[in-house]
Amino acid sequence: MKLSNGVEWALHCCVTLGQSQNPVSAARLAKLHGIPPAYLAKHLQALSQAGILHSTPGPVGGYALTRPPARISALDVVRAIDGPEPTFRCTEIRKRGPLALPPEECMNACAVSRAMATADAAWRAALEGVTIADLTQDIDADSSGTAMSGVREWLAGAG
Amino acid sequence: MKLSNGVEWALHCCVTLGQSQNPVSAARLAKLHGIPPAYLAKHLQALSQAGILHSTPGPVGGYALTRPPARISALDVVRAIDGPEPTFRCTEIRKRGPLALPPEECMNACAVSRAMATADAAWRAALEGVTIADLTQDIDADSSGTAMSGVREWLAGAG
DNA sequence: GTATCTCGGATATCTGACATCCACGTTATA
DNA sequence: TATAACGTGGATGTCAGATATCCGAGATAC
Ligand code: SF4
Ligand code: SF4
Repeated sequence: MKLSNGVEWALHCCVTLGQSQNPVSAARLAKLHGIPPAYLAKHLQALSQAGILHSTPGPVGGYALTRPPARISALDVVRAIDGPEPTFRCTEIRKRGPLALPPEECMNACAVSRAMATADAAWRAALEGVTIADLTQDIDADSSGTAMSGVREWLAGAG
Repeated sequence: MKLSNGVEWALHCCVTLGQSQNPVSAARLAKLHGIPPAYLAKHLQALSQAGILHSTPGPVGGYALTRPPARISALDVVRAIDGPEPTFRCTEIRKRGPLALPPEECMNACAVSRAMATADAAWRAALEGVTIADLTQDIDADSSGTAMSGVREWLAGAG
């Protein structure tokens, strides 16, 4: 029951990309965050396939957001990195053992699955209500308005 | 981001134990559900240490609930089996890289951690609102009132 | 046209979950 | 008291998935 730590990197990369008008390469994003470049590339590919990022090859290529940050929710990023599978997957043990139910009584999800699905929906709803723009604003406020300007400055410089 | 499947077994065992006045041994619980006995014993021990089950050694021993089913929430079981750790754990990458923040700005949790913690709280709240008694009632209703009577009959018999 | 920079998928390693077993202490029964 | 049944805790093996890395295909600037 642990979330892939790649989610944290992906969220930070989305916030960073929201501050840049030009594409940023995976290598520079990795250097900015101090994380292994080869592994970050893997996650950026997942974001690209999910339609959150747009990749441009070539010497001045890199990644850029496809939508404004206010249109990207944290749930989009989590789903792209961690996969769309629900946290709880029923093993159907009600069909096993001496009291196995007949298949005609297993058509719909059982009570346990329903309860877990409800909790999962609540989790996703909370994540869907937070956008990259919200995170950007909060991070900037936490740093008294210096974080994002620092990022923009670093992106403009050589790195 | 996947929940241990032992949670499913533990929930079913709690529902089953709610139907019995006498302790039930781990071997019989495993046979009833058709799952590996040696592994189920491990999870039952976790439930026992969490204070959800009370174990009685000896020839007629076994496990029994310490509280009425209405007083045991699904969250209690999940926490006992899967651990109390939150789903998201910050790697503190804001302290790494060329734009590392000074430690005095990292005293409180960042925006990303707060958003994840909020979603996690929503998930736990949904799970806390469901009790073993609720699950028992729903499962019985799904089977048109035959499931729990079948369980009681099987527990009374030889197995 | 070519050199270079980038993404993309394929590959290797490593952790933690899954599953099992056994020796031990405890308890009810004969 | 002797015995059988049961939970407890640790040690062990196995395996899927996360972690981490590499090199080739393709596009762009010069
Ligand atoms: S009760 Fe639900 S979770 Fe349990 S085995 Fe049946 S379908 Fe799966
Ligand atoms: S912004 Fe939050 S999640 Fe990201 S590195 Fe900082 S403390 Fe961790």
